Amino acid sequence: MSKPPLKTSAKWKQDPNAVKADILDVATRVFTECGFSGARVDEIVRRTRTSKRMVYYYFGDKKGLYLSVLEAAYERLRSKEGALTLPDDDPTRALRAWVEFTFDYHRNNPDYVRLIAIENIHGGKHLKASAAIRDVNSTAVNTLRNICNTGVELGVFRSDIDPVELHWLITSSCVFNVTNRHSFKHLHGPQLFEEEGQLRLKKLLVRTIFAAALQS
Amino acid sequence: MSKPPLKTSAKWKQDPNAVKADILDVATRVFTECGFSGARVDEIVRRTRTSKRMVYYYFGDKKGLYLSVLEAAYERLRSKEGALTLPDDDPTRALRAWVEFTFDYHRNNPDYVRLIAIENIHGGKHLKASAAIRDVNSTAVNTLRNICNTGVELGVFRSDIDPVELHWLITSSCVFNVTNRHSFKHLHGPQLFEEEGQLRLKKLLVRTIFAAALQS
Amino acid sequence: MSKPPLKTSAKWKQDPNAVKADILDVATRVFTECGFSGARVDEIVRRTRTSKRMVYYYFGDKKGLYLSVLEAAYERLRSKEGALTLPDDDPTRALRAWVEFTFDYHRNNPDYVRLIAIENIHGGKHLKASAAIRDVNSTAVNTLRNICNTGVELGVFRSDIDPVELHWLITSSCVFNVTNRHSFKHLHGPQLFEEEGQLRLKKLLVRTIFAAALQS
Amino acid sequence: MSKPPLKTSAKWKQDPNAVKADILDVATRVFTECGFSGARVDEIVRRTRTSKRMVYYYFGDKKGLYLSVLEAAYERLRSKEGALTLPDDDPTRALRAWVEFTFDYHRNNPDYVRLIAIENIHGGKHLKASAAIRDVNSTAVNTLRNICNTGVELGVFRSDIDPVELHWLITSSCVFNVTNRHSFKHLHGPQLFEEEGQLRLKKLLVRTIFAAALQS
DNA sequence: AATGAATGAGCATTCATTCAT
DNA sequence: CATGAATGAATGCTCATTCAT
Repeated sequence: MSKPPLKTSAKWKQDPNAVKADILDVATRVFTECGFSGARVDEIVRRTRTSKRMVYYYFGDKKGLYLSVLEAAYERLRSKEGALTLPDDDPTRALRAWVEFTFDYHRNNPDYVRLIAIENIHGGKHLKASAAIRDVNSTAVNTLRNICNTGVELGVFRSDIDPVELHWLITSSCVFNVTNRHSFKHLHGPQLFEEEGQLRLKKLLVRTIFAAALQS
Repeated sequence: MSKPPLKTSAKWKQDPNAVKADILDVATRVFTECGFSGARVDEIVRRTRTSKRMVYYYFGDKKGLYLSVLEAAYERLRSKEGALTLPDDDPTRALRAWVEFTFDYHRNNPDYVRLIAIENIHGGKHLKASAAIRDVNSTAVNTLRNICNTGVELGVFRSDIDPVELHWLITSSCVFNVTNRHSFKHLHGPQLFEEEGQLRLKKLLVRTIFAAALQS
Repeated sequence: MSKPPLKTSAKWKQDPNAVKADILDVATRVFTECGFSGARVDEIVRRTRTSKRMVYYYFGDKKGLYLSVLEAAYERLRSKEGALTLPDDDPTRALRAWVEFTFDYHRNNPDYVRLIAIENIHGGKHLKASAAIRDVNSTAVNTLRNICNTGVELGVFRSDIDPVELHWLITSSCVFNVTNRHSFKHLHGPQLFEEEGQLRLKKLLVRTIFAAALQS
Repeated sequence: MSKPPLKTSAKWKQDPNAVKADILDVATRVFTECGFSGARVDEIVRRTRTSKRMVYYYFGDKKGLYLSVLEAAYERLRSKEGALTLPDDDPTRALRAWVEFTFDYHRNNPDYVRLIAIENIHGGKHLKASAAIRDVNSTAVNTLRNICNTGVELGVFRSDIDPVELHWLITSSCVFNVTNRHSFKHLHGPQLFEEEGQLRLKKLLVRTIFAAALQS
């Protein structure tokens, strides 16, 4: 019930950034576990090394905290996407790499996916409220657009392919693979979500996207 | 000591089924709009022609109500799936019909999709608690299995196709198309979710699934 | 959760007295287990072979039911006391018999004792409300008065003995022996409330009352 | 969107102990007046200088509050018993003093007695749940044991006297004198519970206990 | 920057009781 | 006599938030 005393001076050196990061980290977990309304500010604070006052000091209110959590998650993806280097001259290899990266990123960052799911349940209202997220132009679609352009130019991709639609197709499976894991497992067994199953699904997805994008 | 007599409304002519259906109907909307924790029993009751007491009379508690909502949604899908007749001898046409049905059903019944999304956010714990849902064997996978068997026999489908994986592939796009509508629109514009865009996506999905399942 | 169908015609033959007795019997147990406010009408009905409507039909309301339970308990004691025959000419033997009867009756009818305890917690307001109980003149004190008169006349009892005070002395131990059983056991062990311990306490009480009443 | 600022009363100068004591004090009265289930948290709060929220802040829930009330009552008795000094070398005087103290303490602290009565109606379950009360070793029985030992040694007490049984005998009258006041008055008149009557009962009890414990 | 104490509004739930058939 | 359906007024409890120090 009781927390260990705050060895503030020692551990945190009153470092605002560390405090904020701690709160954000915990809040991300709690929000993804319980949803926005289900998450309790007290619970978040309890798992934190800080006090409730700090949450309100740094993030204003619950909504603000949630928004920051959301923005941080977007930012992490954007940074990862930016760090990815794809071959300029081989659209087929580039597409495969992109699909695999997307699949893996979603799989390895379920928090991100669940946050977006929570956002969508609430009609995306926080999303709209976030200036930071509004200005994120989609690296994903831009990347796909480049790949498609080159692919069509080289004659290896279908000419009617649309990067946004392709993004929709790729992302849907990668997102569903995380969000609906529980219900899918419940109805059709856990095999597909174990290591081997996931590799097969990734392969299936690559093959499918190829079939959709490449000239037959 | 004495209390004022109870107001007799006689609105319902003592029709329990109508009362239950009314509650269930409203609750479905409220839960899908707000999530489980976000939904307020008071709000549900307010939109109902009944009193709060009746909610507890018929459904026990908020969780029980939510469970009934979930079960009813599953049941509606199952009934629609059961009513669908597909050609036995033409797996290609059957597959197209099935994909289109699945796409349309999800699109036209966003409540169902959102309920499953909410369920997944809460780890599917209500799902597991429901005896009714536990016993639902998947019509979808059975249907796909039949189609695949015939398709492979006739030599028009790839022989390595797995019905559960195919179901994963189909469903993921149909579900994502509803659940992530808000965030997708926010980042890539609304066009794909207007009538014309949706038709194109459906076509794209059919074409993609064909590419994945059929012999090339 | 569900009750077996009411085989009314068969089992109860729609016998009002049997229905009332059934309700009273169950209500006695529930009230003594939970107190007045703690007892739930629904719980009483559930344990009954009848419906809720019948409770209100026969007893008016919860208070009325409780009152009837209380009156029935008093009546049972009165009837037992009336059936007791004591020697007219041997006040010492009569007193011993009376103390032992009182001790045993309380011990064997904890429901009665607990109902009085509950009544006292609520300030005895139901007691005052009951015409039936108001008119019960105390058999106990009358009996003791007779015994004392004879005892004093015969010179075996102290002349300053008062029957009401003697009643207070006897009853206090007999009542406490039931009402405070739980807390006493909790602090001093269960031995005194097992068969042998109870016999020793009864003996102790008789000896003590004798010491108080008899000439030394 | 914005909420009105909180009204700052500053009534308590942030003194948690005063707040807790206030709540405990009022709760003791309400519980003894109405029993556990009959007591309303709202009613307790109403008589308090605090808000309902603070009751839950400090005591967790209604049961926790009740437990604290119970523990505080036990503690008060224990402290009074501890403060009592009895002659070491005169067991007769010591016994008289002890009986009179016990009689008076119960009479002057009906809340304590009623709380124990309420506890017993509920089967002593809170009692068992309280670590604090579990560890209270009975001062009463220890005191009586010392008195008895000396008395037997000096040859003024019966050698077969048992301190726990003696405690049972003494306490039963002292407790009954408070708990069953209402029902006793209702049947046998109020005289015994007025000042003079109480003094006579106390005398009677002392005389009776002497008769039970002393050599005849 | 940091913390325990305090708050008001609201939330899920329960209860004795009565109606309609 | 009998029963399931219905009701209004509470009742215990929780939540995000702010104050005092």
